[in-house]
Amino acid sequence: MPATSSARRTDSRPGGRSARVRAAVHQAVRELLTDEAGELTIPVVATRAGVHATTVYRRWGSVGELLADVATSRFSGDIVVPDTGSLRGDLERYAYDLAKDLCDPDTLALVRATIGIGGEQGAAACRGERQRQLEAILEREQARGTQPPSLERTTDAVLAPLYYRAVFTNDPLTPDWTHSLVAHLLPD
Amino acid sequence: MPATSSARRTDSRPGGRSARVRAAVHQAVRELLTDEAGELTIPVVATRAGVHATTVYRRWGSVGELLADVATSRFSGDIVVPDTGSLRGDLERYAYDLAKDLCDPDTLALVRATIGIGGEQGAAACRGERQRQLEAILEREQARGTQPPSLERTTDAVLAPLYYRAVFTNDPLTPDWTHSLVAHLLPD
DNA sequence: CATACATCGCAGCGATCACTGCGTTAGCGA
DNA sequence: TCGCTAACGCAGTGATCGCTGCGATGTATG
Repeated sequence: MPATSSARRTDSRPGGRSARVRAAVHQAVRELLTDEAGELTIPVVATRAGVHATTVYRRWGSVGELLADVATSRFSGDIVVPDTGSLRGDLERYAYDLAKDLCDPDTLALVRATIGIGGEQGAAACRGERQRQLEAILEREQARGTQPPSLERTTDAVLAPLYYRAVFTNDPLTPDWTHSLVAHLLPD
Repeated sequence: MPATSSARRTDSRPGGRSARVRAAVHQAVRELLTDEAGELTIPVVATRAGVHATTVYRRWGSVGELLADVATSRFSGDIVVPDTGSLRGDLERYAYDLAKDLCDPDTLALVRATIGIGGEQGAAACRGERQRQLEAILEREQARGTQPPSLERTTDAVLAPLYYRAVFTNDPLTPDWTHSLVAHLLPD
């Protein structure tokens, strides 16, 4: 059989068997997290994903590692670093995007569960690329010739309130509020 | 003295049998949380506490409710609202105390686990009285005749960074850093 | 086309979990 | 002091979990 237009189904590429199983398991985890009633155990996840629990046990080992994997793939590369031309514009856009992301109950449940089970490592997976994205924004401002606030200060003023309000409270993350965070960081 | 026949709480005083069991179970939960290896399940907690699992099942029902109870009693009334005479002094003292509290690995593990399992309700238990204490500090300043920052603003500037850094990062909560949080909130 | 390898499904195993009647004990009120 | 009631200990049950050989299936390579 000529392999011309025939689909190249390598297992490690999107569409392969292993990738399909991984995607199904990830989606099952996210669904069970939103349900809140589900116990989020390996057999339950496997059944929901349509695969056998054996597969999940062998590929991930424990619920903690599975959650960390889901969180990592969830919080990696889905927020593009904005470039609006000014630091204020970049931060406002960044804060707005992050707020919209954290508002999703699905995402929020994933963050909480990952922190609770994964501990230190899970928390790191939840921060994901946020810190690096913030750093990139500040470095870009520095390249423009202006001295931006430090990464620590920006984290305290923007990132921390967003995560705190989302994870610990019920208050909505409104655009006005995210705007005010940047306004307090950058007076003028 | 109310003459209610059914509302007689025989065992609610400190030192009673019920109180001893409660204290033992709470301590077992905290110990197992620090171990991190423990599975934090009802039978394990009960064995560690020296009581029977039946008792734990009947009094708390689930690990989530048990954790919420531990968190509530842990985060209630152990930080006295300071009164240094000035808003700045009050906030600095408050931030320092809270940072010292959140630095404890035991407390941190409790916060993470409670959030992860208890969800919205667990998160509320972890905030505990912090928000009200902050509100009390601000109200006292208002009684002094000065207009303090809003509760929302103070939460974003002080409370949120403290919780975020403790829960999501490995960075230490140094006194200098907590001091800088208040300094940024209250310029002059 | 044939071989080699990785991944998955299947059945089943000890262990533990969540939960439930029933008898016993501890502590308050009279 | 004595009775009453809530709380606890005990033993046991069905269900589920975590995990492990073994065979089947699909995927890449020569």
